[in-house]
Amino acid sequence: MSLVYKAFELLFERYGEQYWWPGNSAWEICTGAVLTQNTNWHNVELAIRNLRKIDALCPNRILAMPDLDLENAVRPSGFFRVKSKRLKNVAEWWLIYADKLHEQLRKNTCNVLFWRQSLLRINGVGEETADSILLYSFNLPTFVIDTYTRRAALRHFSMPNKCSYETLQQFFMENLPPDVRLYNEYHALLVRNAKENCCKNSCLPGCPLRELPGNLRLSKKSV
DNA sequence: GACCAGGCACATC
DNA sequence: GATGTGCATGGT
Repeated sequence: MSLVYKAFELLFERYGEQYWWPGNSAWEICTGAVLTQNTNWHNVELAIRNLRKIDALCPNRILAMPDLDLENAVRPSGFFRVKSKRLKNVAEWWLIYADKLHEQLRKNTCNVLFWRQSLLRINGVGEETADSILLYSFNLPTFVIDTYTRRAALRHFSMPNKCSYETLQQFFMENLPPDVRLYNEYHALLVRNAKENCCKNSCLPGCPLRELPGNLRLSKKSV
């Protein structure tokens, strides 16, 4: 069993299932993926609540809305001018491609890399956002690398400091079976653990990943 | 008042 | 290619 999978087991044992990503529809999850950029989830929830209030949790409504109204709705999530534009860009993409993607999902003929590239062409969608949409909105097997995943990889799997997104993603995917449920849960667990048992520079004594073999150096250093 | 939070695009060197 | 900067709110 890989160290990476062992870490998952430790986290799952401690925290159990995380039920990510919160959202009542694929589009709502996608909305959250854009709004959460460099923002904590609480503020995203405030913005999504605003969108729900005005019945704007669908791409058609987003595109039909005046910019100012959309900006006001997403304001609590910060960067509201940028994010309202990005949301419209993603809504346009959604109206063009989401049906085709869903059809391929039904036929089991989806090429994850093709759709990843397609999302990355949207202005406002980078690698993390694209992967979050693919994994959490469409249940496609791609591993999400965010600040917390990166920190955990450096801290517990001895990945080099200046690792590219691609390198980190490959590392996780090469050391795990290609399982959507696992990718989904693992990312959620890393975030949960980071919030509860880690700080920016080290993990705290309660971090379950301290039990990983080969973590003696880390334990000594940060106790 | 400073710092942080589930990034990204663009300018500059 | 690497680095810096703007975008902005709400909670601690």
